[in-house]
Amino acid sequence: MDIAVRPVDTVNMVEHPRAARRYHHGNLRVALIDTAVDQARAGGAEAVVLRDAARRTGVSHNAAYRHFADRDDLLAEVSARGMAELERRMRDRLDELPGAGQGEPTARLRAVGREYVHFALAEPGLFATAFACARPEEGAAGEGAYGVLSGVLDELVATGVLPAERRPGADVTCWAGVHGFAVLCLQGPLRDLPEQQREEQLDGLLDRLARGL
Amino acid sequence: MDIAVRPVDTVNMVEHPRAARRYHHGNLRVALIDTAVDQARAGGAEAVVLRDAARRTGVSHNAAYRHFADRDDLLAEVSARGMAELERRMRDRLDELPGAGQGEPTARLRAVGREYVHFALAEPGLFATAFACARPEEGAAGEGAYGVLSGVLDELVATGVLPAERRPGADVTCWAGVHGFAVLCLQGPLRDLPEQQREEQLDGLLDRLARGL
DNA sequence: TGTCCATGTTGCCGGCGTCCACATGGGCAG
DNA sequence: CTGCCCATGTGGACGCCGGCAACATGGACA
Repeated sequence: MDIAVRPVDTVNMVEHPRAARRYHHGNLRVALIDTAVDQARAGGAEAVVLRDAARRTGVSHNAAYRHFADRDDLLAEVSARGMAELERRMRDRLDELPGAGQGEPTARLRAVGREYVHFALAEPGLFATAFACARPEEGAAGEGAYGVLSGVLDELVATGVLPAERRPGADVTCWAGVHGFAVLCLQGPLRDLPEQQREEQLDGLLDRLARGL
Repeated sequence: MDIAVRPVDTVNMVEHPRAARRYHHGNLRVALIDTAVDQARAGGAEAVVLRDAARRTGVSHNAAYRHFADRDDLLAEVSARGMAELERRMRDRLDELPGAGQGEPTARLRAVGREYVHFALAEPGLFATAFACARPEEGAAGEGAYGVLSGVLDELVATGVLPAERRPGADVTCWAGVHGFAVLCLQGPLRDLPEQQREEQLDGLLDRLARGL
């Protein structure tokens, strides 16, 4: 129930005392997003179905329209959840490593890249939905999963591993590499690759990306 | 009408003399795929709608079921068309360049990569549909767009530009890089990048990919 | 205590994918 | 040339979906 991924919606959440059924749900918006996230996990964006989500949440269809303009609006929330979860896993992975600037600096870059792909493979539906949303979300610098990657590249510059003049564009290349690899594994020609070979290919990709920086 | 992209379906195409309406269409399968490709071009996979395709083709709904098991089956044909078109454009682009092994060898690699991205940006709906299909199509070596890329990398080995021991995995890295870049431009954080900056980023990506090989 | 409006409900519409029974007529056997 | 057959196309029906509109409920606040 208490999912780790959860943006601002939790604010103003009214925890009602009576757990029994009541006319006013009290927290329907968040509950619907939770259900929709489950749908997306199970079958990607196209599995997010308003009527079914309402049914599962124990509420009538149309109740959702008090909280979301339309299906795309709900989908956008699911997308945000997916993005947030991706970012969280990348940050968590980095936190497990020795602090920034010590140990092998490129190890942190490899770690975020690997975690990115692993998340996509572990949660294919949520990953796809995170990017399937057409809403132009705010891609502020330093924010989101993109920001995590950028931060690690900045560390590489700070520690002298990456020449500063090579920094511009490096984020796009790394991001494109791991994202493309993930997509190819999910729905492209690398779909049926056994796990071991996939890891080997991923290692090769990370090698080449690092070498090309 | 006579679209360049067209797989084996054209075989056994019966060109009837009377252009007027007739009970039996004579070439419905291909006509439906043509219409579905238009739909995909305009709005991606989710815009491929059986009833609407039949309507546009001047035939009743349900007629399609004589030629396709279900919607996914039609979608798979559209996907094949998209893949074939992508491959065709990449091959055409290579043919415009000096022959294999002469001139700058890496120029051919850059050319296919650039053409890959340009196709995705020029035909976003078709590109997305090409990869959105869940059907495990035969990814035989040397076939399809993947094969074009592989061929160019083989040329690099043959001309001594790329050490043979570095060849394994190089195709996956390059493919992932350009595919990821295309996807990020279509629906990711690079969506609203103006064309000039996009080309600069693409140049940077190709630089780094080549350097990392 | 009484009212109001945010929230949830029922009912409806058109559209879609898909199944079914039926209609048509081109091609082949005789 | 004639008549039958089955591949192909038609019309209708069902259940599901997204999305309106009108109505019901009851918590919050005066």
